[in-house]
Amino acid sequence: MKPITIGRLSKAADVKVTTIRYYESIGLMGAPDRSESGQRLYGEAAVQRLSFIRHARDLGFPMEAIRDLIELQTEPDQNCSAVDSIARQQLADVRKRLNQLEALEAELKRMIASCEGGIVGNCRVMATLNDHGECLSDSHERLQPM
Amino acid sequence: MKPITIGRLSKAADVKVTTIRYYESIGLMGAPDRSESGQRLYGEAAVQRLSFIRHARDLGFPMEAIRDLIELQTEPDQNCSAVDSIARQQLADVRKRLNQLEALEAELKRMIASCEGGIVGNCRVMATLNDHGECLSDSHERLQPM
DNA sequence: CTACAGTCTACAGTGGCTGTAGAGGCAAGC
DNA sequence: GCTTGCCTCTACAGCCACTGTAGACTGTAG
Repeated sequence: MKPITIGRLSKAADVKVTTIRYYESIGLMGAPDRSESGQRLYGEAAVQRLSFIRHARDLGFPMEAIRDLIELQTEPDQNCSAVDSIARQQLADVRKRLNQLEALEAELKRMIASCEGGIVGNCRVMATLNDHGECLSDSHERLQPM
Repeated sequence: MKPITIGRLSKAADVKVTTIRYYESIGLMGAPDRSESGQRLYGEAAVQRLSFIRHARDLGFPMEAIRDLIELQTEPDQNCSAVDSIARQQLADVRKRLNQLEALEAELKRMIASCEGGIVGNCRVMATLNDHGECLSDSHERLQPM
């Protein structure tokens, strides 16, 4: 049961050292014990927690959701419907973004297909960008960052 | 041919006033003439340019690409293959993100489907987040912001 | 004249980290 | 013991593409 340094934790969970310290600073990871010289020393639980965070991030969960999930983890006797609902929300978000991206893809394809070479002044791609009507602003939301 | 204030330009191109000033600050929009009292006064060309930028942003083009496209617009006699290639690059990026999101969607669906209710301590969703193997880190890239 | 909307500048804040500087810590080889 | 070379520490700036805020000035409709 020997303690783990931040570098080892970083490798174990595949999260950068700086990111671990960042997570600590925003309270996502608790402050660990320190060695005499002030170095962070973690236990197995930290590896678990950090891996959990990383997996959730990989699945695109927003920080807030992850915070909630961690909160829920500390009360394992509760009904898991809250967990389910967070996951469903995330799925809904992903689907929404998928739809936006699909619309984008179609539009880009159309645009590119319409180009027949030639000079910039006559380029259909340029024309589309210039004259593009409201066909995308129907769904009036900008693509969200992930 | 009367000049347009920033507010009207904002409405005309559906871009926020602050964003217009931001675009000016990063050189995406040229500095316009000013009234005696210092207010920005735009012409029709600015509406065109700003709409162009907005449409390109809507299609997810990165700022750098938009900069290049604007550059190309100033030389309408050139071959438009450069334009085409920027658009194709963008399409490729969109497709890549689509693939990532689809993988995410599948994973989330699987995770949610495996949950049969009950308590957090036994929740399959939580378990998946905890034990999740390398099935997503195969594609070893974090989802990109847009 | 009085509201009130529009505009101005300058700067801080957002999220989720990443990068940098400069200093100190630790284990392995000589 | 001593050096080498990586690891860790703190604190702070920077990234992108904006958004928000504060406080002052301008323009216009009633």
